[in-house]
Amino acid sequence: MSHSESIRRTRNCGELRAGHVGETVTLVGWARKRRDHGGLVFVDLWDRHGITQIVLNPEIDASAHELAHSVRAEFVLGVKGAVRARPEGTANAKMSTGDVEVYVDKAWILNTSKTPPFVIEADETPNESVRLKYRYLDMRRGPLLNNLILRGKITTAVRVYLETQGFTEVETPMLTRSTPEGARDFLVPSRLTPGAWFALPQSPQLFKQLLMVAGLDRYYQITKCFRDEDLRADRQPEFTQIDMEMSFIDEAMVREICEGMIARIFELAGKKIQTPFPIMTYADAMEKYGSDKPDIRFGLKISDVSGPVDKSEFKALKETLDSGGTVRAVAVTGGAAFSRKEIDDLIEEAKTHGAKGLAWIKVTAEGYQSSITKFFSKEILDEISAIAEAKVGDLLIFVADSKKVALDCLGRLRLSLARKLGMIDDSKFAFTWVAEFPLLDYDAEEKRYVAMHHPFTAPVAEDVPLFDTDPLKIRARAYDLALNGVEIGGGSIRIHDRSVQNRMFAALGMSDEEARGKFGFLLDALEFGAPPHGGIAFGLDRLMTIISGCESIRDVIAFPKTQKGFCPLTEAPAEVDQKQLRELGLKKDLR
RNA sequence: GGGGUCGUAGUUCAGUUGGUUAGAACGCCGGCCUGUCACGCCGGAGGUCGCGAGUUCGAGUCUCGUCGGCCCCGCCA
Repeated sequence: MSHSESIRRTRNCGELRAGHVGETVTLVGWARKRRDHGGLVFVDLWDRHGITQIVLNPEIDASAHELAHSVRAEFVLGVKGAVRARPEGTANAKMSTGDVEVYVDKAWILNTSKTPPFVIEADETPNESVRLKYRYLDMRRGPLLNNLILRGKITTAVRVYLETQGFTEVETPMLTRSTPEGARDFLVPSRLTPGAWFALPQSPQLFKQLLMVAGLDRYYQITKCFRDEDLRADRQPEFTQIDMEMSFIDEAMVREICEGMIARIFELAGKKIQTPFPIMTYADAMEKYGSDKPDIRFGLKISDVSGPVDKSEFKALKETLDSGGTVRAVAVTGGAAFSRKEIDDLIEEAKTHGAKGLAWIKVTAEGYQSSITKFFSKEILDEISAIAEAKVGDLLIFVADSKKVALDCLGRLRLSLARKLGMIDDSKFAFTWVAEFPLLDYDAEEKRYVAMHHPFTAPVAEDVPLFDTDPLKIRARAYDLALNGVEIGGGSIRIHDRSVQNRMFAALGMSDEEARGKFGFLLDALEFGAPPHGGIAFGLDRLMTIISGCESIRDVIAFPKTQKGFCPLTEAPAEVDQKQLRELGLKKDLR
């Protein structure tokens, strides 16, 4: 039969079971493994649903058997035949279709294939640049395709959930204005306005607020965002957000809606999670975990031991305290067993995180052991142990520095120690809301305040007077959702009051004129009856990475880029014709 | 911009102190094979050791530079 004839499959390659025995089926798929016995030929036929063994027997159909000899890896086949139970003792328990096989009486080669650059069904994972160049073959290996299929199911479920919650999906422009704050923009030159540029959106932030002013009430969008910054294992230059904005809501309502959505997402992935999620303040997160996205799957919490240390004779640490610093400690579970080298490595690691050094004391059944115990009385050591909740067998580690450095350093050490000590349960999904972020941060380089979230984030009402006295103390009505130490979402209640907005711009050192020049359209809108509103955005790629148990965000994105922002498949970015540049009024000037 | 690590056959990797003709497994090609499913057996092809300099009688191996993959810092919500 000619292969131009259309073949209609009656079953897929993953569904045949013992109950189908006797049925005549037509299957299509890719030839995986061929086991050619000269006479009998077995072929594993693959499609995204599974693998079914087909048997080509010369006694059944000579021409199909003949054709089987020319089949090679990844040929596209169509076969028709009877489902049969495998002979006694030849069933394959490792395959879901392993009880049956299809005895082929007609076979078609729908397409041939070159030998793939890597073996599709192999356990070995090829180098990532090879995988990216032949992304479609990498997908055909299976796991990646499954991640994408799950991702598709999840976005569909998110849409269904949000629609039932009264949300409407609205698309916002991809070609928009460059925003002054935040990440570096990707720019797109305008042909019709030579010399002017669009920017790709870092997020739909301003548009979704305008939709609230419009009275849409509840908006969402599953959309691409673009940030021209360096890549990481969890960062791509273009990524997808589940973006939401709601009118007439507060933090608790946002959390409730989001928790329902996240629970639905995890349910789809076959994982049960507990809601509501715990909430901690930013201040607590920083104090106890040294991070605004704490991993709470394990302990190793940070303690403030400045008090007892101040009563000791340890000059080096005391000097830090006298100059306004702090001493923070972590009791490393089982760390008393660390070798000298392991401790030295830990000290080196602390230094790479900005600490000047790392003091340590082993807590053993025989007492405290360290070269620095002589500076401390037993009472003080007991007091430190009590504060840090150290038990026998632990290693107490100390960082004396500014609060910022000490907490950051110990926060990073607790992560690497937990990994090293096997304290992280990979099957756990530990969510936590982090609330009450500071409204402002101080940019030492530019010598001015900058918005920690963005300039439209509302301050906590009772903190508003602090604009005049201590702006850094103002708490924002901002919240993040952290999962296993990864920030998967963040948002805030927005300012809808023009006078508060003015104080915010003033604090940022932005004149009315400047603000008007940059965000005039939003400020205008806020004056036409903007409802109280707020929102949040979730990083879909990061969420998918964790749900799928992947190491890298690239494993849940169909066509990702390398760390240099290059796509080995399309070889983008690439040069363009002179003509294209001329039309845009651009001239190349590389130095 | 900086630090780390890797780059050897189509793929995954090994390659000793710098020393003869650079190996293995899988894959590929040819042959044989009727119950395999990591099929088996016989035979074969396949290498710019990322690239460029340097040191050396001699470099896959040492040095420097450079390009690329990955991880991290800076950057980035």
